[in-house]
Amino acid sequence: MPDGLRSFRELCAEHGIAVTHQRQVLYETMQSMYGHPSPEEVFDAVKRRIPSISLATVYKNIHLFVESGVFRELSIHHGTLRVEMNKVPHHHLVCSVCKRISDLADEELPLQAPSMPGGFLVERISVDVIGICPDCQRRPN
Amino acid sequence: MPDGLRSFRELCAEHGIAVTHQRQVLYETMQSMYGHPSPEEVFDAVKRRIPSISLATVYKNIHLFVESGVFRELSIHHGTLRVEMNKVPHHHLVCSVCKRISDLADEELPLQAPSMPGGFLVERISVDVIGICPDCQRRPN
DNA sequence: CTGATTGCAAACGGTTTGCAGGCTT
DNA sequence: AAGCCTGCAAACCGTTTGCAATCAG
Repeated sequence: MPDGLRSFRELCAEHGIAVTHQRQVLYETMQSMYGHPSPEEVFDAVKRRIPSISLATVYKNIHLFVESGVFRELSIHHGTLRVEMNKVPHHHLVCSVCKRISDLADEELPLQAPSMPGGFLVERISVDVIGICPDCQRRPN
Repeated sequence: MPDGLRSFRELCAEHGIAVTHQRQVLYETMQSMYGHPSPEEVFDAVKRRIPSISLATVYKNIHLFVESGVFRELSIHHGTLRVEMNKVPHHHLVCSVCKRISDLADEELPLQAPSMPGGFLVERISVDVIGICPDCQRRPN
């Protein structure tokens, strides 16, 4: 039995999900990609090994990986356009349950300007404190 | 001439955009809303003052406000689902031109755990360094 | 008066869902 | 054998676009 399969089996067992061929190839492909590719980019990459795979399967399995704890979702407030109307520099409190975003004064969370690697030109630094807001804690589930 | 109109005229003049009734009501409504409402929420609020306004107008004007510098866009990497595959704690470098996301080691940007206001239960802190990546600096436009 | 803006309806693009057949356990 | 998983196509939903009528400068 090849190494890759053995460890993928273990991973699936740990997270309580079934082992399928597309699942394994999807997992390996995602692990091998640089950065944080979009579902379409993942789909294109996986198609090179499984030409018949469908985009729906890619989505279903990415969600399964997130729900079962294999991966974690980035960018909680993805989905709709949000705009900054507050001119004063500040950070954000993002509720992972209701997705509401509120402001947090800058002084509450000091941060030092960093020197970036490889010539990345910094415009601004955005800090999101992700958690559960008082309302959602009170109204559980 | 009412106060609100005078200052909105000035704001539009500063940013080089025309003054329209829907524009002003939209601006005032957005300013008065708590947090960072979605376009749909803004639409519903504006409809109370201009029942005939269309959602397309809300979108067009929110974009105009962003382009002309009245407001600023939040959440650069909104649009498609992105997943975290890296188990090691780290931050993100987000290119505002090509939207690519890469990882930045934790130690490059030290951060202290804050005490949050009003019983917000913190799960994690997400830091995005937003700017322009070397590739996009090289390939201007 | 000229060009920008509005409201409508249709188009779009990313994502989700329902379903019949096939695979995992 | 039972149920989960796959691929397909259609549905969805937030957003954008084309257009004719109207408004601002």
